[in-house]
Amino acid sequence: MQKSRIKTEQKILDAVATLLLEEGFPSVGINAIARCAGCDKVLIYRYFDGLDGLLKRFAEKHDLWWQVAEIMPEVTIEEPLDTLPVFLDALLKKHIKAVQQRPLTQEIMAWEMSASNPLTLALSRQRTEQGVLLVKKVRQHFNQPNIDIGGILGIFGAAINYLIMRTRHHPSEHATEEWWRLEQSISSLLSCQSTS
Amino acid sequence: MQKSRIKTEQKILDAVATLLLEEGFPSVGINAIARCAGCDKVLIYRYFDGLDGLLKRFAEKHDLWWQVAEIMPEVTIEEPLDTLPVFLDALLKKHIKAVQQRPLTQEIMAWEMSASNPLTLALSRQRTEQGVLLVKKVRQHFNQPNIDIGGILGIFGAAINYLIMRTRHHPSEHATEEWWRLEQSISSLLSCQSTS
DNA sequence: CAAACAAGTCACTGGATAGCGACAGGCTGC
DNA sequence: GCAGCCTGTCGCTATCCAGTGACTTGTTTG
Repeated sequence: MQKSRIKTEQKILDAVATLLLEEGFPSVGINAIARCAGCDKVLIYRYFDGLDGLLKRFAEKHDLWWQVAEIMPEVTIEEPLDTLPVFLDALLKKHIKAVQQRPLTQEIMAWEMSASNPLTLALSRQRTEQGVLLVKKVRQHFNQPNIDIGGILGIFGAAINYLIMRTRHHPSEHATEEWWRLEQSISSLLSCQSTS
Repeated sequence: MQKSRIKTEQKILDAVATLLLEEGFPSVGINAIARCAGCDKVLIYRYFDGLDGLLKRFAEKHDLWWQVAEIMPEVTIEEPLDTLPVFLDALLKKHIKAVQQRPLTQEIMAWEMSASNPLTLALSRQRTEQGVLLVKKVRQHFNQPNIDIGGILGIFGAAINYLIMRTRHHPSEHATEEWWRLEQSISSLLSCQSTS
């Protein structure tokens, strides 16, 4: 029988992740978390001041969204720069991978569709912050003020997020084929954005 | 005190819509529906064979998705045909309006992100059916087999659905401005799809 | 009118939830 | 050693939920 607040807190935080991934956000409640963590629920109130506080702490411990460096291709002085469409295309493919690699984020995005809580707010904040940073970075390399880079990335990002979320619960047999088609369409739509 | 099965069934069906719109799908349960309809919940079991049957009947009574005719521009023999990008642009703007006019559909799409039930399945089916029909119709007017019309409409449709759903719970002050920006970006991205 | 059926009400079970108070164990400093 | 604090457990309340059976009221039909 351990008596360590730190370990117990960790078990509770881990339980939140486990429940989100295995049962989905509707199952994330005080009782289920305590049961999954193997401790008494009163500790959640004592250590985290309830579910909202727990979710806040949980959000701080996870990188729910990509950082710019994660999806931004290297830009060296020697190498010739890609064209803007090719560059954005690469960004979006990194975005797909980044979101696909974060099942927790997918679940929280789904939660976001039906409620607002410290977790969804944290994700929303991180996403817009990194989005703004990303656009700024891209603009440093491409001087094309007539193209709404933020708008373009926003649209494709939204489409990608939607499709990723929806395929979780409504899987298709042709999944890989459809992702390939998605990437093709993105490339095709982007391909003529250079000349503005 | 009325004793009319038809009226009671209608009150129950109306209660589902009311609850979906005012409380969101997490509140849609047997007890809440009965309370909202002002009748006993046992009638839901008797008349609809439970919640699933009720949702199925509910889905049949509502046009959850647009029909092709609703968003397809008129094509007359005399008028010169638009270019494909202009045509798709018009389609997508109709799509935005059609979804914005269906708050019920928005709520069910949000539900779709976290669960699967007769309502979400009905919506999903209608959407893909009409999508296939739409693409077929468009192809009747534009002979451009190199362009993946379904893929393009799918991407922008996904983005639109996502943004509509998200702005319900995370409203922005610059909403109208952002919708204008979205439509601009769509037009810009489409504008060069004619020459393939 | 009376029997039969449909419509609707009530009360209950069993299980889940959030939240709180009282208590027992171990650890630490005095 | 002892007092006090912290960790953790237990039990309780009150509420909500889905689902069922027994009951009453109303309508309709013979």
